[in-house]
Amino acid sequence: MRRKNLSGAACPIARSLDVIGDWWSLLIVRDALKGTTRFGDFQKSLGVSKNILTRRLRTLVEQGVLEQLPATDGSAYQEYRLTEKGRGLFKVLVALGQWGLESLADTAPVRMALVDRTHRQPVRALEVRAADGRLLEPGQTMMVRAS
Amino acid sequence: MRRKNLSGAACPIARSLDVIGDWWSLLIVRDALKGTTRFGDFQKSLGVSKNILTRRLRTLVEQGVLEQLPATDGSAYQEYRLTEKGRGLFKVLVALGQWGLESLADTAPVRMALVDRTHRQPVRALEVRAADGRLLEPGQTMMVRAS
DNA sequence: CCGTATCCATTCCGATACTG
DNA sequence: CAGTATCGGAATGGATACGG
Repeated sequence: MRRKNLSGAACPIARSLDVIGDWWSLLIVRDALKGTTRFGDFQKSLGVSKNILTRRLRTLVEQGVLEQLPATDGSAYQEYRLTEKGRGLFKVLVALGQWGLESLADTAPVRMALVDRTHRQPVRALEVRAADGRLLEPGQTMMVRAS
Repeated sequence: MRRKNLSGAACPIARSLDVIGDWWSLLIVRDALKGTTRFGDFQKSLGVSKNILTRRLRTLVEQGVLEQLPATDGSAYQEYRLTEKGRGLFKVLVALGQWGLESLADTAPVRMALVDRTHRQPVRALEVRAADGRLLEPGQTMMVRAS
């Protein structure tokens, strides 16, 4: 049987994972946020084979995360740009990056961190806050039916 | 050939995805944050088959996201509890949940949202801020070598 | 340079049956 | 209830060759 289709799941986390829970998708979005738009640039950056990249790009376009536009440089090719929906994944990637930086043993020779472009200072750690501004720990939250 | 092992990648996002980029892992962590600790409860909640659940739990334990403890209820079985490292994924899940709620068409009959437990008010949208407090858009950030 | 098509290996998942 | 063992099918990824 196929992997469960959870696009209709009540939990928004499950729905999100149904769209970008695949391994490559978020890395493509990461590069797109960095400004990458061209097929070959994605390929070089990710080191993924071309057919896989084609497939991933197509599904991301179908899901409305990316949009395909004629290249602005006059070439006959396409550009892949994030939609507003796709740019919404920025926070997800920041969260993933901060977790990786703080919680994962660094076997990497080089570590990268996200900084503010103008001052080159690290971005603040994300915070989960209540409507009244209190910092929330996991145990202080719960999922309920919305609307 | 195997999927690339990116545990040594420079980018912390890639390293994170190498650990929890799989589809089930974050759903297990989601339930664990909700307080689920028992094998059978995970299984009922996720609707995943038992052998898969066994495998996922084991790798999450190996990676230090969960820890296995003797059950406190006197039964002969195990409990699975989040480590500090695992609890760090809370923000990732909040980000995913907020994205799903705001950006994904809701075909679900029931929508769930994360609320503050005491006031039952929705949690604030996450914000990416610079060290000086400015709100940052994706284009105002960049990845650089950390230390 | 930008993709697509084909083929193959691997991984992953689900169903089922089984043990303690 | 809490797992393990085995099997088959599906999805995924990589290599390569090919066409626009």
